[in-house]
Amino acid sequence: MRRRPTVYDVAARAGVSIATVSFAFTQPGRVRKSTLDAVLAAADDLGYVPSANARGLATGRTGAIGLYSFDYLLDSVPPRTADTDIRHFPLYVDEVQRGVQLECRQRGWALMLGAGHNPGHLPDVIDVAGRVDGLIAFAGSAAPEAIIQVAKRIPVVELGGMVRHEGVHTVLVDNRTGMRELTEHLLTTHGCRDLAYVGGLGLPEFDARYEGFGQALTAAGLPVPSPTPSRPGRDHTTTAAVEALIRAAALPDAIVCATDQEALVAIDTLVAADIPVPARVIVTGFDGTVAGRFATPRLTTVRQPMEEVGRTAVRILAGLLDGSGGYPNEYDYLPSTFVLGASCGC
Amino acid sequence: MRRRPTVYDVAARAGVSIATVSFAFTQPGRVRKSTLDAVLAAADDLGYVPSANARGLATGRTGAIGLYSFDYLLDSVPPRTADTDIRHFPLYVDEVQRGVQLECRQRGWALMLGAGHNPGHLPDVIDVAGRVDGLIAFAGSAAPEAIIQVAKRIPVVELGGMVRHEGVHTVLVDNRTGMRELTEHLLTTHGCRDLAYVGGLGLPEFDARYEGFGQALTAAGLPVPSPTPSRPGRDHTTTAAVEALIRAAALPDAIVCATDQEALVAIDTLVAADIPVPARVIVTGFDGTVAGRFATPRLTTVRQPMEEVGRTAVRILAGLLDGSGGYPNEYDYLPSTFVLGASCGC
DNA sequence: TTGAAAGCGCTAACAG
DNA sequence: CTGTTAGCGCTTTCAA
Repeated sequence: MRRRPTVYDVAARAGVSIATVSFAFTQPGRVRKSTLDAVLAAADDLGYVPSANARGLATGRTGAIGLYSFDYLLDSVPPRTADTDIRHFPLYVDEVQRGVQLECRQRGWALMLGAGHNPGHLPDVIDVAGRVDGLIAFAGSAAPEAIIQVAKRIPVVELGGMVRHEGVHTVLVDNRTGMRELTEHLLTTHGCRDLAYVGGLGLPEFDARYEGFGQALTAAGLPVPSPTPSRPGRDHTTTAAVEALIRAAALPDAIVCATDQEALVAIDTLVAADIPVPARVIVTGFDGTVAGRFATPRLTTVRQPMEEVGRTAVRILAGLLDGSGGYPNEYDYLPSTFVLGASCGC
Repeated sequence: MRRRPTVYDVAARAGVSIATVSFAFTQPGRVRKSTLDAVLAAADDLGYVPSANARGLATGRTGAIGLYSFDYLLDSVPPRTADTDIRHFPLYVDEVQRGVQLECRQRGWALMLGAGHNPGHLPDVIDVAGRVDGLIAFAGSAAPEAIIQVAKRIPVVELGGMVRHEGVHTVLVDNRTGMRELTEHLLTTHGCRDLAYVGGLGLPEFDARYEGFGQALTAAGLPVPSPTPSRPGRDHTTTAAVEALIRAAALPDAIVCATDQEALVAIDTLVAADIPVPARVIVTGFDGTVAGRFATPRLTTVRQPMEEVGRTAVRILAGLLDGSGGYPNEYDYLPSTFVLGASCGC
């Protein structure tokens, strides 16, 4: 691996100027056929690979967009032995990423992936932001200040975010309605009266889920329990939350979880304590991940259009970058769907 | 989104030179505390985001590595309606990519994803190669010449490749042994005598599978049928292959497929023709994907250590880039494992 | 401890 | 159709 050849080397070898070499690659039609061939041959001989850095510097464009997400996976890497463990499945983040990937491929864009190596540590997002034309970030993966700073330079789409700032677009999913419908189902069809909520607050999407839960209860004239804190991907927090409920005076009729991930852990925890689901306690999730669809019992949940979320984000960026002004709105709002499974007893 | 601030802007605002700004970010210890604070404050005010391009140009390093793969997914995106369709699962490529991602995150590297938008079209690989310090490429995703060209400039790891060239390292999985064991199982335990092989040749890993298949048959004194061509991800080719077998004089005892993806399609096709699997015809796969584990019947297959393949590739690159010479060998060879399922009748 | 200045490799006017 | 040339934003000696 000797020093990389540059335009200068290619130019020298082909007996032309560097401008011609550049033209040969960027506007082949502008160069005489024979010259073009000579340049391409020289490039080939030398193993010339144009430096995207240099090109990016000169043009002010990189041709790539970035996706910044968090490290949910790290804690939930499935045990090697449990071959059929449900947690082998793609999670929320993975499915959104897939949508982003597919849409990028269709557009011939490269995708730069970054993740909170040091969660909340500013330089990380900034770092990937420095290499792309536009950035997609999961809410909560980066500090809001960082997002705002980045947005001063390139268009940013936040997924499920709370940052309202010039240059920051948002893709939202209507979590509230879905969760309210799910809760109403438990109330109406299953006659539940004593519901528990397991999950965290703080992110707008999580807050909306809890709100939907609360709205249904309030409408039914029931008190709204405060949530038992838990975090998806941090399985021990969920286990602890459920164990706390088990130890409490009375087991609730139903445990409404903020995510499918947490619901699956909740079910495991209950079953491990010899409490049958849904016979004794109903458990529900949120997201509609593949894992939930194949779980036993099949999860009653609310499905987010994950792939579509990812695709939408890329489309927004595309509109912004093309300058076609395709996305005048500050945010897109996608619907979610209540999905009946078996974990509610249906 | 006004013009992005640069070192010059920050320097001007902080009343220092651009060199000092640069030092403040790269070697904070070298700058007087008061100066440092002034620079950082100025950067913050301005919303300064360093240009990775410029930095890369100056240092000759990008801090990112690339992964180049193909578009297997595009043709096999599952229908929206079939919520529990097995093909929602991550495929071989996805699982390898996951390993790459995890290892990159642990090392704090950004990952640049590219895929054959125009399969085999040179500029694509070259393009992502131009933006990274090292490249991982799936065999078959890019033309060998392109791989070799890239390898003149940056270290390249090919996954399952056939390119033997300076600078191109390879991660291989022993496909032959696994497939031979699987075939022997069909011969010995199930007494199969008339086996068909569905799958393509041309890539070394595919060739090795067919070889293993052939070795087992030859050892048993049986003739080796030529493969019925099919390509994973191109479902119609697989369907056509199986339909051809159905129309043939005698249905084979077993259909050995080159991949899980193809095995799943084969099973669908057979079942659609009222031919029960494995009762009438045995079907086996290769890869050990999640989809195969959850299929009905559960696939008998050979498991490749997919995540490990991805991780290994990153580690090789790491060794090469650190110059720690951690990987003197030209390739790594990982084992595969025969996995008993139910699709063989066991 | 800080500044001046020379590139890094490429693009894109502007001439010719 | 092709060459000259001036940057793009940052790093990094070398001096001061």
